[in-house]
Amino acid sequence: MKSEPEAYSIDDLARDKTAEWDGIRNYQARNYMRDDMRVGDWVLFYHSNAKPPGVVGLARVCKEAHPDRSAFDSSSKYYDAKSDPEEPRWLMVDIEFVERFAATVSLETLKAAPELAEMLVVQKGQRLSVQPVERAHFDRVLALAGARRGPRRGTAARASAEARA
DNA sequence: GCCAACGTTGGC
DNA sequence: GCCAACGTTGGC
Repeated sequence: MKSEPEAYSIDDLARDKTAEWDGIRNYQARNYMRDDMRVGDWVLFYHSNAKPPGVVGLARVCKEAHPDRSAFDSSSKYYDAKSDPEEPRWLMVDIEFVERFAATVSLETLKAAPELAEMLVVQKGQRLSVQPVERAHFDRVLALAGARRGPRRGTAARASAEARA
């Protein structure tokens, strides 16, 4: 999952412990949250528009997709007049903080890793703020990060689904 | 700040 | 249903 640190950073999540992932206004990203993200799934937290951009930490899904109320709030920058409260168009998941990496695994580093050549986030034109991550890629990023936590080796690959890229 | 890539909108 | 115009994303 991507976020501009100026808007909401991994440090903000560390402070808040959990966060509602509001403001997603892209159907494909919404569908990933709705259809593929389940409680307990691991999440790579990525800082976009950062110096450098890259994966900065780990989180987990702690609440499955539910209506994004900001779409109904006319004072919110995420307001969407077309989202009917009776049939919410936009959803969000909640995530909980797990770990901030000692150092950012930069986009440059991701691009330089042969094993990550197929990872979505390194593909040209890939702008989705919520995107699925293959288990092998996920594990590789954790290794590059020197992460202390993460899905256990050998457990089901349900692991998630989401990395932010 | 630039701009390529991409999604959405709306006229026709 | 096409497609031009426009807005956003996000690396650089």
